[in-house]
Amino acid sequence: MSETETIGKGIWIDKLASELLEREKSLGRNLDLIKVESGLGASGIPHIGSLGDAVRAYGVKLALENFGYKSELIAYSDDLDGLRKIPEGFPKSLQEHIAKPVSLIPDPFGCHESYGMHMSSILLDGLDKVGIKYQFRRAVDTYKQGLLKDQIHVILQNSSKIGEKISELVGQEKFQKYLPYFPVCSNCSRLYTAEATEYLSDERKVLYKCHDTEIGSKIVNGCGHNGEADITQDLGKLAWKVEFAARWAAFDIRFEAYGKDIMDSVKVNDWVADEILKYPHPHHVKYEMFLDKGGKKISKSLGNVITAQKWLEFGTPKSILLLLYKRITGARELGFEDIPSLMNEYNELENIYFGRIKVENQAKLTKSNGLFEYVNLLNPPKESSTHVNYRLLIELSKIFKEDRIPRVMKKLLDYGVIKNPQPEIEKLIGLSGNYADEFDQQEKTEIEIDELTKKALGELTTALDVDEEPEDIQNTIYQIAKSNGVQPKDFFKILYQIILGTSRGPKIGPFISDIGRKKVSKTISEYI
RNA sequence: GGGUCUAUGGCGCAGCCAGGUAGCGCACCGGACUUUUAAUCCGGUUGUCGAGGGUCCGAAUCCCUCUAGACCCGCCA
Repeated sequence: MSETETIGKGIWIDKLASELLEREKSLGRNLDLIKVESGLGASGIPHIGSLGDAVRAYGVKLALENFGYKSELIAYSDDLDGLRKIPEGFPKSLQEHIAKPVSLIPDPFGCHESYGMHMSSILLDGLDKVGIKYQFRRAVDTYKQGLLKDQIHVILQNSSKIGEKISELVGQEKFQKYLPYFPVCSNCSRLYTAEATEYLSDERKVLYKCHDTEIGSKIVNGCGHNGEADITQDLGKLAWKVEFAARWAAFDIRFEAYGKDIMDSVKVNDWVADEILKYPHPHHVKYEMFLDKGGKKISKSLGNVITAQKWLEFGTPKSILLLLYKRITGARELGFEDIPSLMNEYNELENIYFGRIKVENQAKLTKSNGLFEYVNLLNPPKESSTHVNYRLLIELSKIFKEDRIPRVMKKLLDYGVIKNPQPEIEKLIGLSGNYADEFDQQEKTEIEIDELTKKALGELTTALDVDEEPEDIQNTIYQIAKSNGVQPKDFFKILYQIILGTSRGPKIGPFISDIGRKKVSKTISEYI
């Protein structure tokens, strides 16, 4: 007997947005424009988790708009971060740039102005492809333009208080000794090696010394330079433990999601925003990391990274949005093998939305429809599209490797799955074909064929080379097996192994004529 | 040391965040169709929802305790 009213479209995003609004109202803040933020890493290959941060923030923006407020998503690239590790597959020549801000490192592929922009662009391209709109901001511009200068000033003035609090909240001691500001050494362009020791409040300058430091397990050499950095314009950045807070205050951010890996940083930043900058921290939601199927964190160095671009070779943008919007809680093991079920799940949502599948439970119906609307970015289609089970498409794609699209299409028509060929379906066949080619490769097994079977296969090739009605092939195969004393069951199995590399498959007569009798005959003769 | 998540038929998972008949895929069994296999279609079996307690008319779902596993933080971002 749930008497609670449906909030918005009835899914977690609406609940989150309404909590946010409640909080803002009790804080009495201006609600003319509610900004939500997503931080984009610019040092590693952006995987689907990074995309998720922005996609979900965009969901909150949509919910706020649906509630009648104006909202905007800021995608902020952390491109002043230093390069710490060379990602898998990137040239070793990057070694000399370790510890430099990624926006000062040349793009090793030469297609963007810097390494950082190369990485950011991959993510932005992913966002564009799934239809997410955003305002792009970069750390490098933010600091150059001095947009954070007031917040930096206040933070540095309170650095000892902050240092103590960080130690208390998360047990990290270093900021009791050093300022939470990393200058970029004006001599060698390195970050982290330049340790900030003193803040000259009146001049707004930080004094630093560039010396050897440890990143990961490796020593990075400093150049020994003693310098000073002007916080209003020189390159340098706040440490993460305080940087979010400065940005939230400067950009007036009201919402930001975060992964559990930066939980501690968010805790500290919330305190800094509230107590030091006197800017009530934004509303948050925490999400779990995506793990690979072995339960390991998806890491670029292990090569198990799932990017939006790779996903889109096999699945539609909607399959990504469904993955990210269906829920936010829970640890999730993710792999490309999840694509087929997400593709089918979307079809199911659409069928429910258009009333083709009846759902009795009203709450579940509301939720399902809400999810469908969010997956369509609150702009759902007016009418249902033609659905084809994605797994069926994969099966058919496995069978037809040449002239795939027309042949699979013909089969779908034969099966009565679709009534007429459609460009939409062609696209789906393209995707499922990529999937089949990439993941469903049958390893070539050694097939043991005895003499009797070889003789039978020989007869079969002869039979296939003559013109014949396709309907007879099934029978011919059966007869050949029998007359040679081969068990039909085993004979069929051998044929499947030769033609498909599996021990089972579709009905073989029509199948052989689909592929082409001469072609099959040729394939078989290679095994005799 | 601190923190988070997960535990549901044989296997893989959804449902939990807004309590109201325990579901899906695979597997398995039966039937239909096909002169065999397979595919397809129809039907069916499979569960003390990790353990214990609490709230409630009612708990897989909310609260507390425990157990096991995974992950994150305690470099840096």
